[in-house]
Amino acid sequence: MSTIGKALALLDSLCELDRDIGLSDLARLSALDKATTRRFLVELEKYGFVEQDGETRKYRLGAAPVRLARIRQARFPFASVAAPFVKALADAVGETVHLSEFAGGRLATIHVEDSTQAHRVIVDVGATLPLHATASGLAFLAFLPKAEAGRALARPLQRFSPETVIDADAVRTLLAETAARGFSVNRQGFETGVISAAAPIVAPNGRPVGALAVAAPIARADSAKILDIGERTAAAASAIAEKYYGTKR
Amino acid sequence: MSTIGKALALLDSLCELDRDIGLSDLARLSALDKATTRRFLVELEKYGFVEQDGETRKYRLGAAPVRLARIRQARFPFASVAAPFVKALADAVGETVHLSEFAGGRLATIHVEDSTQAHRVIVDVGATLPLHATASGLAFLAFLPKAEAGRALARPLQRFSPETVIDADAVRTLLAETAARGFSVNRQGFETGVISAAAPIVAPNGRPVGALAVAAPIARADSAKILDIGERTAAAASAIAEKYYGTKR
DNA sequence: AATAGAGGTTCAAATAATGAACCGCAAGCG
DNA sequence: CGCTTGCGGTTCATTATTTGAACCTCTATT
Repeated sequence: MSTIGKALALLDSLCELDRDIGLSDLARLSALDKATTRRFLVELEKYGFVEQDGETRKYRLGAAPVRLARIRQARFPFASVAAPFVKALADAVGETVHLSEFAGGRLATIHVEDSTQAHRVIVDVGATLPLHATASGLAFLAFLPKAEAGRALARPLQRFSPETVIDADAVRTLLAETAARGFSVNRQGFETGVISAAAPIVAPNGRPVGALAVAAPIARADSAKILDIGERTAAAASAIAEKYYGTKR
Repeated sequence: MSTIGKALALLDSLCELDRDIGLSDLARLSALDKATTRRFLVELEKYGFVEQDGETRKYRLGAAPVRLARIRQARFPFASVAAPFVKALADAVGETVHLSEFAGGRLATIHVEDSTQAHRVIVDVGATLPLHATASGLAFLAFLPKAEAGRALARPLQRFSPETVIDADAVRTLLAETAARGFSVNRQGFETGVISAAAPIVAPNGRPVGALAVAAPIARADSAKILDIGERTAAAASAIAEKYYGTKR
């Protein structure tokens, strides 16, 4: 593995924490030598990707990504173009809606509109969505070329709840249904008690770039309800693609 | 220079462009071998920091920083905490106001509130502000320990306009004035026709972490006006620090 | 006073980065 | 058309960087 890959993997480890971390702990966590970890951190800090607390000497994610993100979003305002649609969908269905984008081999949440109801599903911005175990992931995979989707199902699939579908062929069946229907449904496969429906955001070249999903407490969404939500989600997803890519396509 | 540093520098080069760029061009621009450039790009792409256009084969900044930025901002909501103060200041003075943060050895704009007037100064989000030639940079330097400020003035200072102060000692005089007054003023030093006033955002440990600045067309801001703006900017900057760091300090 | 573990550093050994030369392809041109 | 130019991308012997066990120093705990 290249040095760059190792350094970026280290940065990823750092992101998964929601608190600062010491050198030794981080070295253990990322399975790198302490000296190597330190060299990487120093280098990453020079560029602002990592920040060291002056007092505790612990490390955390730096501010540089904020700058890069602004530059990226000035050119590709995916989240800001989508935001009003996400909000409208959240208002319409009364449940938590989240938008994810595929980048760096992972589908990650980039925008969340919380349900206004007291009993609601909480989704963290920045969280990674497993492709086989979330409605967003299924929606994304279902619209990817078969070969590429297969690659995501090649490794053993991780279980997240008792209901997680971890058999690759069973997932393929779900993908076929999703492709036919235009949206995916995931019943408690990621978190017990949560049901989701999601639809992909598809670029003009036919590739999905992300997904729009609604997550509801299972008590509030029977089969008919979730199908209705799915339809609305699919409509909102294509509205986002239309707006973002211009009316063409 | 380490491989990581080279790769991140390459990423920086990529950021400075506002359009996609081909492999050969980018290699020339970043003074790396073509093969090396490609290896770096492939590695960066794996992690989503770089994106290659499937049709043109050109490269651009990827979406991964957006995810990292969200994670960072969930923990340190500097921009979102500051936003209302920036807006209030913009409304009060009727000019463009921008907020910058220091990270990775550069002061970069992270939020802008445009003036509502037709004739206004445009500031790009994500842009890097030279420390010696902008009001923001002077405000930042003035509140940094002398030794560190000195380091920023050690190299030859770049000229951006006929009025740019490029003599280190002259800059030091400006810094002393700024420290005494609590805000900096920059008269056309960065862009001809633009006058700015800025104040640092200072952390509880005494270190400046960024700056708040107002930029106005010089025709609209005489000496008295700019001093008034400076006072308001300094007040807003300390209000931001107070809010962001809690009432302590 | 002794111990454990933290952050950080060193230098010979091991490994990964490097870049000149190469390929195949497409566009521009006489 | 055939030739040239420059593109994106690849190869592999050479070279320079990365690596990590052992080390140091400092602080907190016992």
